[in-house]
Amino acid sequence: MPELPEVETVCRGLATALVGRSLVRVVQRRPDLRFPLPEGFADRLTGRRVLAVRRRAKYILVSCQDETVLLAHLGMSGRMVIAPGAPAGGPGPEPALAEHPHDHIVFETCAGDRVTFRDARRFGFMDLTTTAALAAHPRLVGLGPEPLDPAFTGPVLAARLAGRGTSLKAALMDQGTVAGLGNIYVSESLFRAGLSPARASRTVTGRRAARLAAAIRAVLTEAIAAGGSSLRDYVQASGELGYFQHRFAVYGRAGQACPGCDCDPAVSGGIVRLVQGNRSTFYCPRRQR
DNA sequence: AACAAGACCTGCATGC
DNA sequence: TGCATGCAGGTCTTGT
Repeated sequence: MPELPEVETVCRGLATALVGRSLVRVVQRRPDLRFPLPEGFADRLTGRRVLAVRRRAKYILVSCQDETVLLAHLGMSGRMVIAPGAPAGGPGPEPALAEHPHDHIVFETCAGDRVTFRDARRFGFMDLTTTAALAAHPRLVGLGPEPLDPAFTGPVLAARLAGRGTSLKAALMDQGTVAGLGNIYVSESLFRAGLSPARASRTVTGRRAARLAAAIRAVLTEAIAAGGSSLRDYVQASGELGYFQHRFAVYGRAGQACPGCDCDPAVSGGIVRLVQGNRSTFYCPRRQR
């Protein structure tokens, strides 16, 4: 599920539920996610007030009182299910702690709201650090620039792609090149920029790099807007993010007509799926060079 | 060193 | 219906 736009959307939802509230209860239902959780995970968060929720790359950073910072990654299938507390007028029946077999961590706030980390595949992970140590955290060191930062420009991107023999697709999937892109938005950005995923990274310079940087920014901004519009749904009972409401131009559309081509997909072949590094890439060979 | 492929884990859609 | 296969939004590790 989560690339940068989804993580951004999740962060906004979490901020609404958590910021200014204390975590009155934290329940850890298994010792590990993808990696072991740190010693005393629940105890180190319990009783602390949440000061801020923000995003870096695909990481969720929850800053708490006493310099404690929770760093969370959703992996492939991780979700944060937000369940509002009992309405004023008396507590209802105590809701089940875990509604789902893959509810691994539950955070309960002083307002009675619950945030449940649910992750079937368990590729997600969490760690605790401190405000002072955050910038040097091994998972954050080496991340590339934030693509929505005004400092992310064509020349900055070109510098990161320079001299590399790997494919443009693989280079963009590398979080050290640009932070936050994943399999879907790399395909979408390359389509928007008219660049082939198979082109060598080092060949993207000058105007091509500027076009790609602009395409990345535009695709991510639109996706966040789409996610943002479904934020209310997300906060509601199902806990599902309105992710698939976003329409993709090429991702998952092999054999279908390219939205930019007039040609008949039955004749031209339409959008092509190719496999790079064991991951699917979707592109239009006529519009993307 | 850079790069590609494999591993991690579960669920779901598809086809026999 | 049951079972095997392949695929899925990420990242770390291994092997060339």
